[in-house]
Amino acid sequence: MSATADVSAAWQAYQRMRLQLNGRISRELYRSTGLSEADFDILFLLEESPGGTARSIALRCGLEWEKSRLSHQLRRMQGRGLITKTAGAVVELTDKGREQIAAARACHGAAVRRYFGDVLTDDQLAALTAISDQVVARLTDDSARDHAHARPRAEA
Amino acid sequence: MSATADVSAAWQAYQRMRLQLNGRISRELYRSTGLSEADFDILFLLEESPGGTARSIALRCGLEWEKSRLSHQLRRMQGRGLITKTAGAVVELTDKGREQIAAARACHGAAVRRYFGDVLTDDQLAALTAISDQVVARLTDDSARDHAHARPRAEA
DNA sequence: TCACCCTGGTTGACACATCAACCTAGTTGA
DNA sequence: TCAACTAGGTTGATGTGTCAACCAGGGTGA
Repeated sequence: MSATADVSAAWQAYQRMRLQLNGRISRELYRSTGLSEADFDILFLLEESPGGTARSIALRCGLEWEKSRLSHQLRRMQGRGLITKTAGAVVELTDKGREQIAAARACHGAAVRRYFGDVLTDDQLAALTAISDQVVARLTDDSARDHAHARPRAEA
Repeated sequence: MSATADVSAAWQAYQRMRLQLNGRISRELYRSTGLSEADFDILFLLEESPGGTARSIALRCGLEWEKSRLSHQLRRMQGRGLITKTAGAVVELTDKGREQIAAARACHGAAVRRYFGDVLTDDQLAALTAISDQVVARLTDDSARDHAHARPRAEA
């Protein structure tokens, strides 16, 4: 049986896709709009929030980022005039930020469609969704187990 | 028709998997062995080369890295005693590097199996391989087209 | 011969990500 | 009441990745 070979081949193929697909999309995004993926993610969430404002903690939950990562990122984005920080750890989109995220949405969506959506059949899209959900579920399970291990009093 | 919704759902699910799976594996690798993914990739290739040596350009072709990225990475790894640089842009594995890659292979392989190989069926592995190959092929096609565009004399 | 260009490599500046240390406010519980 | 803990946030150090500029050597053609 070549079960190991299948896993290895799938892993290698997946790694290639992961590296190249993401590299391409983020490069196109950056060259078209000057925004990094991190910038895009933040602005995207902010634009969908009512009033273009959100608390830091809401962004962190939405993105599942390290807290220091968010802090550094927001500082840099404030320096570039994309957002402002108001009292109480509330972040607000600026007019400049609004402009840029609008352009970036179009660029990003087009790239995803071109290199991903248009290339795969409906069955493949469904299969990839299932694969991703299963893998994420496994990761989540293992995290829960580790967590329970580290804090045994939760089960006491 | 919900074609757009399918693409979007698949893309989001894939992004979740990509971020979480890679984060987990690289974190486990780092905590068990002190090696980053970049370290691992370099050492892996070097160990498979005859004599544990390879030219810089061979590593770059194998990894498809930016040339400056490789240069920085090799400088850091040399500083940590994992490799040495000899005359003529040839890189050589040190004893310390050999030890570490051996341990890292086991750790990395186990993580890939646990979070990826064991979670998916043979059909899913095959499907993911096909999906990845198709996406990579599209990226390659578009690169070739861009390249041809930028250098029209190649077709003259 | 010599100017030109291309390739492989290095370097510096900067953006990005993580870790650890720290600060501040609430909460909890003796 | 007050000490301890926790959570949200900031900061600094360090490793990582990209871009642009630069350098060296090897063709190539006028």
